[in-house]
Amino acid sequence: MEVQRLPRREREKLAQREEILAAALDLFSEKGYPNVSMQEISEKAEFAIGTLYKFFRSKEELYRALLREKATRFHDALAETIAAGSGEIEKLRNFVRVKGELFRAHAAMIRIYFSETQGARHNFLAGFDCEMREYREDILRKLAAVFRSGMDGGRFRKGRDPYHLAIALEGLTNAFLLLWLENPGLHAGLDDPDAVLDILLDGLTEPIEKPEDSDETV
Amino acid sequence: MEVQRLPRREREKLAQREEILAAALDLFSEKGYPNVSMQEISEKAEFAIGTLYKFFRSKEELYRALLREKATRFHDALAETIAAGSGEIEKLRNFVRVKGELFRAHAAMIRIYFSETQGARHNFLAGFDCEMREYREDILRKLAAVFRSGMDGGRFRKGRDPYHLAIALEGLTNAFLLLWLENPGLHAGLDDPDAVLDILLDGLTEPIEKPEDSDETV
Amino acid sequence: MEVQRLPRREREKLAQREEILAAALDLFSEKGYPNVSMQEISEKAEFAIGTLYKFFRSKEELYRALLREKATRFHDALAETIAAGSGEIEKLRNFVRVKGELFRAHAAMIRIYFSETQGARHNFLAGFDCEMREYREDILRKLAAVFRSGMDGGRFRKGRDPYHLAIALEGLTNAFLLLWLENPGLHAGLDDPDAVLDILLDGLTEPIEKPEDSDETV
Amino acid sequence: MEVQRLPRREREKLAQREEILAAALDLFSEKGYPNVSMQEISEKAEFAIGTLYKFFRSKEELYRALLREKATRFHDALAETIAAGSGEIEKLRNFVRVKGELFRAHAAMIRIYFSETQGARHNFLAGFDCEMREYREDILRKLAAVFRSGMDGGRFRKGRDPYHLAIALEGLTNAFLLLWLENPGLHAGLDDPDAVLDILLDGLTEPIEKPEDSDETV
DNA sequence: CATGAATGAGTCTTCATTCAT
DNA sequence: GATGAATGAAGACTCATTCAT
Repeated sequence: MEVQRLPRREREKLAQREEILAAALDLFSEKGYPNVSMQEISEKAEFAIGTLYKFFRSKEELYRALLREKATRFHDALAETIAAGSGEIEKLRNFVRVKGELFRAHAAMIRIYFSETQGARHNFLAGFDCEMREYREDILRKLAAVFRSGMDGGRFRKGRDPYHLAIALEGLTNAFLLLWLENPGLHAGLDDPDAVLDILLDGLTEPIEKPEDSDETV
Repeated sequence: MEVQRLPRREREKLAQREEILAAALDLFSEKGYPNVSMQEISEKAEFAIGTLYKFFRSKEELYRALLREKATRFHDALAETIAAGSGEIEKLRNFVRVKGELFRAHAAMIRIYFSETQGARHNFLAGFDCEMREYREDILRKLAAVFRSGMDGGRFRKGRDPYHLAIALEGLTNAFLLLWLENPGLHAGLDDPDAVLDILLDGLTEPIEKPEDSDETV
Repeated sequence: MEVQRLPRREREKLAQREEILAAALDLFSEKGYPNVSMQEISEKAEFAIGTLYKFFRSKEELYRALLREKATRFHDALAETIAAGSGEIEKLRNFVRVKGELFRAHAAMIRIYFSETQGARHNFLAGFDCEMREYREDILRKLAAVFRSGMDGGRFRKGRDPYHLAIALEGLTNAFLLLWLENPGLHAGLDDPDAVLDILLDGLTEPIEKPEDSDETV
Repeated sequence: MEVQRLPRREREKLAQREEILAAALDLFSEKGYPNVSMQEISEKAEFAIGTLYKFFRSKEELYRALLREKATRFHDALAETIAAGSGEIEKLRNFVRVKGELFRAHAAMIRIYFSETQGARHNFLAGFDCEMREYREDILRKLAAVFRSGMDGGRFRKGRDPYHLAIALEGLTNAFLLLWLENPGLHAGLDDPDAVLDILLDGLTEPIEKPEDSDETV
């Protein structure tokens, strides 16, 4: 009995923490960090303000925790995806598909993520910011390795810097997914992962296989 | 005399307005909108707070004005660039080059622009946001037209949706330029406009002309 | 068994109460009443917060209890000391010595005592304050009685109000002891109880006996 | 005209500052620093909260300013008094009288002063505290010098450490004045400055001159 | 009975905005 | 017309106290 009791407490704690984070995510995503008050979060999460401070030392820490946890999860999912696929093309296709799924499933979070990483350095993420940038660069390195491996194996045309190709893929997918984020529902065609990737692969692979692909695009 | 006096007044007014906007741009870009007080802006611009309110009804409107004017200027510059070039390739090359120059020359503004347009819808840009989105889509449409024209003329391989290619180019350039924004100085290779564009053109144009290009890229 | 059990319980209760008070004393003395939280006290005393409230209805009452008990103890010790000595001089010498010992042994408490009784009436001691003042006046009256008896017996010179002399002795001893409280260790000469008292006795007793006394002073 | 205008502004500023300090003094003295809110001060002073912060960066700084200014004024007044008198006895009599007048005229301030200097070190006066202690020691040194001079000139009996006598006088006067502070009106006899001093002088000066003095006492 | 998680009133402080000069 | 002093609403955070377990 005593053995179970502690875990239950722990489990409840964790559940509460998650509820607070969920409420905060919604609000931050919708209104932006500075426009959300602890009051609001406490009301949405249905906890007293003091309770919020039991879990997070400050509003900022709450925000950081939100970002950090999600970022870690995203990064791990993407890294695993890249590692799992067999063959460069499959790795890349899986990457684009999973990244799209993550965007869709966590639109609120992605919105925050972008407002923190794109452009505005301020956002007070000094230092912690580094962590997220590190994640990003890790993914870029992993993608670059895939491109390089494809080139070394003769499956991708040579001539482009693999790291640049990784950046290109990153930008490409972001562009399409942000568009979808703005108008979910519309641009149905955009979220065909293969079509997005093929724009890049067109220049990397033999033109012979193109005709077949072109049927599925658009 | 009276005829001339008013125009001078007007000119002075406009100059003051510009000074205020310039001071605000620096501060917003460096510290982020919520972390900048009207007090600060007034001090940097060397005007009394009350004077700021003569020009802008609120802090928010000042911010909006800042964004609007720059966005308009950027959009016009890009639209003209696309229109001016002769031939699709040249149009695209010019576009990428000018966009890069704009980023470099207006890094402060671009930082704000991205934090407002990427992801976080909040940033209280309701409605006004539309204007910027309109600009963006206008550019996308113009780029799409270029791609379409290239396909129609047989200069670009068919098979991809021209609008998708426009989005791809947008994302590609943003990715490289944001990287440069984060580490100005580094990634010297990145800011070779042609190299960036070629990643996309690789898949669109005949492989025959590639070998020549590939020499210049990294 | 039941007969013994309750007393033991009682004894335990009392011991707990003392532990709480001891922890509170340390903290209040070190950081001041408003800067100590019930949380801290509960941690230092190793009891749950709720338990603290079993013994004391509020933080304030805990504080009052602390003061009251110590004040009672101090008052009783001093009153007994005055009563015990034989002869006015001995009574006064003993009083000064014991007061000094109490200061040294309960520096923490004395600090609180002074911050409550000197000057700042606020300290929310309305009404309760009276009790401490009563103690103080009781000592003053007892000291005054000693001075009066000395005068009546011709052992002290007449001409001063005995109650005023009591106040003077109170002030004198406080001044020296506070000084010691601020720099324990320093002012070693100060804590010679007889020297302190003699400053007052100089004017009360025959100059004939002075020469002998003056040898021991300083 | 312009010459006068700025001074008026300055004068108004200073007057406001004084009003704020006066309101704060009353409240702090009555309720104690932690029990007074900026809200209260702003209401009592009839200024908006924000205005208070124009003058003082924080509640603490407001408090410090209050203490510092008064303490400086008190110290200077006492130091001058000691310096001004001719002859040791006159210097001491003047000192006791002026100290009494200061107590009476600034009872509120004195209450705060004592709660900050007596016993409780906490009161967050770290470092600044030093300033007040320095003032106190300066007065003690000056008084000690008077006693020493009296001894050297043969006007005071030798045998006591002059510095100890200074401490004794300090304690003596504080004791009487604190008593008066508690019961203003009562103890009318107490505030006869000469009577207080004579308790000490009794032991220092020739008994011959006592009989005359003793008439005025009590 | 002891516990300590939960509560939320109340605190200090900031800053957009106004308006008398 | 320009100024900047004054305003006070609103926000982050603390902590004494309660009460379900």
